Amino acid sequence: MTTAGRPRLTTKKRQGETAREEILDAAAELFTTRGYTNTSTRMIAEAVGMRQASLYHHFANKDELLDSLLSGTVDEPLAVAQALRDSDARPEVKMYALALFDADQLGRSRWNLGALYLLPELRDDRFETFRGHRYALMDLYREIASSMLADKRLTAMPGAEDLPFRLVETVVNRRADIEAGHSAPHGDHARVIAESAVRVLGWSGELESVHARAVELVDEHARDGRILAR
Amino acid sequence: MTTAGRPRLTTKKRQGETAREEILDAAAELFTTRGYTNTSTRMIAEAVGMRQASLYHHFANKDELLDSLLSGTVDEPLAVAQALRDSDARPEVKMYALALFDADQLGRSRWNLGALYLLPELRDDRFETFRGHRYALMDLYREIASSMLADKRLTAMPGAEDLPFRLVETVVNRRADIEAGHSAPHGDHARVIAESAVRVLGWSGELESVHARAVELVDEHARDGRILAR
DNA sequence: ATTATCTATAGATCTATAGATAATGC
DNA sequence: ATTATCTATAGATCTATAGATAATGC
Repeated sequence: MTTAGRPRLTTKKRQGETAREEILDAAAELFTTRGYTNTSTRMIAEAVGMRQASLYHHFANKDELLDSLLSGTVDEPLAVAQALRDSDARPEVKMYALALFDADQLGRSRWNLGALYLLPELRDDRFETFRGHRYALMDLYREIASSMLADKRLTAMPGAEDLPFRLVETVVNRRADIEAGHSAPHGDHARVIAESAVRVLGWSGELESVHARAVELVDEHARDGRILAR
Repeated sequence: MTTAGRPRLTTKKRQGETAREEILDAAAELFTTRGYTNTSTRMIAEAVGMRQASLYHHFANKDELLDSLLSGTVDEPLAVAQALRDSDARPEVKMYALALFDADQLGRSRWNLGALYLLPELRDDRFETFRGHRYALMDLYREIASSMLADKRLTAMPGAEDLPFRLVETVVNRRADIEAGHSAPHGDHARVIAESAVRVLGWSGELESVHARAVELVDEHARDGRILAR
């Protein structure tokens, strides 16, 4: 059983249900291994098993490819962050849960797309969609961090509200160095990050029960988030 | 008073004592604002006020430009880290001092070159020099972190030795977001990072005296380092 | 009729080299 | 003689569009 349209010359080379997904998968691999500007549309097409011009049936241009990929990495954590903010959990549990979910996701995704977050090219208006979503996520991290710091028993330096988000994004750097063979992987890195995220805000209480409660919350909201995203 | 060689058509546009420095300064600006592959040698030459082909009198190719710039960002912290390791200060002071110096430098350098550390292009052998230096710095962070953790009163999670280096590199991300207008600058961010670097390793003692002692050490060794670098 | 592919190509780059030229330095 | 620039260009790209073709769907 085939589908409409002229058949490809090559047999399928990529995972993905639709042509769009095959293309995104190939582009993600090439962008993360060779760089964005350094990857030509011809290389992407070749990795998919189609002709260069055929890509343009699915994407208006190369930028749209990158914008789709990057937006895809932020949408799920963003949904989870909103759900967590609106939940009635304790602030340190929310913070821990968000960091845990996000760090885990950044560490396990098929390609390390986070390594492209700092590309100067992204400043361009064409990537407005992605930037907007990432900044929304950043603001939610800040909001949850601030709600923790409202508890005056926590003594964090002014400026510390920024750190949890930054700490989570270090998963990307670490992963890049692991892939380059210069850091060792470690079973539960997301947990290290989540613990640090609350510690840098001055939390000095125990972490066992925070962890347990956060895992419950994440399971719950990640499910909702995933339903939203599909 | 002029120098040897045919004169340029344009008058000087760039800061720098030598043509080499002028070129590096222009390249740094363009690489950090437009991206590496997306910046042509023609644009660099234009920003310097010379013809495209003239660049090749000073650099063998475009990669050498990037390698020089990136190596330049690591050499000084590397010298400081070695001096600190070999000093007889207490481990938490060494860690704090290194993070303080490095974070400060990353935050104040003329261009945010650290934003290019994750470029996939850097995996190539051509950038071996830079990669080697950055990994040497990373290993020194780990070594100093481990010497702190040798004190059994500190209770950090396994895997935490990696965090100080990662935390310091977040200065780069933060600075990129500030330049994009989406984070507010903050007077003493390097200090926030240094404090966090020892906190994530489980240090729960006071920080005033650690800070004071670290500042002394940095002043001392940064001076030596700078002499080495020039 | 609609869809997804194909072939062909215009037009715009871009890097690096060859060789000429205009200064200073000896 | 040496140095730092210049002009000119070869050869290799690269993105996006125009228009043809080969399927399915109705």
